[in-house]
Amino acid sequence: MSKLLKPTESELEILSILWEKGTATVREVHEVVNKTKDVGYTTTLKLMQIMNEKGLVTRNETAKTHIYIPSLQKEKAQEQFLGKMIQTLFSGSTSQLVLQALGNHQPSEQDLNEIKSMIEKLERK
Amino acid sequence: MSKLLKPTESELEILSILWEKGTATVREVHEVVNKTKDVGYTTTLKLMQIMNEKGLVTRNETAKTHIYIPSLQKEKAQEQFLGKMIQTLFSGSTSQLVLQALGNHQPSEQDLNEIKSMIEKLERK
DNA sequence: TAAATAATACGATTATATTCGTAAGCAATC
DNA sequence: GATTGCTTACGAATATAATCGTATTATTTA
Repeated sequence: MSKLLKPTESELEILSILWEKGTATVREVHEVVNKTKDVGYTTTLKLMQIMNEKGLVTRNETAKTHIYIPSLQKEKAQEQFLGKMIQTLFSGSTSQLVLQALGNHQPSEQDLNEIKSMIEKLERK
Repeated sequence: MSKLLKPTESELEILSILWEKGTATVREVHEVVNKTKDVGYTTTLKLMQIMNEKGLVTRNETAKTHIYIPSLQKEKAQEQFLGKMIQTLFSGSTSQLVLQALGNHQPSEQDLNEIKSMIEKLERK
């Protein structure tokens, strides 16, 4: 069985870029990272190499410039962190988290409709 | 202006115990921590001392056995981590987070009702 | 009141994460 | 084919977090 992969903060940032782009080179990732953090190219490179060793990403090495592919699914990571967060910050209560999220980050009308239909779906079970 | 206090993982665990209990001694916190983690008493002590220095907790030192009080509000921490999570894991979309949470962690009938009335309240705005 | 028990303080060690410098390879171009 | 630029590899330094051992002080109790 494969061990639980828990990305660090920096790794998560890189993953989110890869999820967004699908695949990317180190340079492409670095360009995005560098917009918010002032950090050297080799730092991003090293991180992505480590992520490769850990199995968080894979890469296509046929060309000189490697192409990175996220291997941890976004949904898996969401589930993992969400679960942890509900546990430690919301006393295990999903509804508390939802209420807090809705209260602090006002969603659009359309978002609310989506959520409503989700609730209806759950109620039908 | 006071710096942003970002508790580490261990600190968050201790905070959640303090939030639950209101106030507690190192021994009391340690007893709970020790149920899930096999760690020495002085480790918990040291962590709580550091948290005191950082301002995450305060303590009443009048008696020999200090009494710790959380000073970071639970709601502040929730807000902080929730915001970060929505950003990096849900592409900034609150509704996605809510949908995911509802999907994976089936809430009770009563929870759903609370959420529904929250939505209604938001819609009235 | 002496011994045992329990608490704090604090330095030091270990573990983990992040950062960067430098070397070496490859490819385009001058 | 030498120079330049971009790439990877990799060791090492730095930063941060977590753990524990030991000394000291206070409190309880035998």
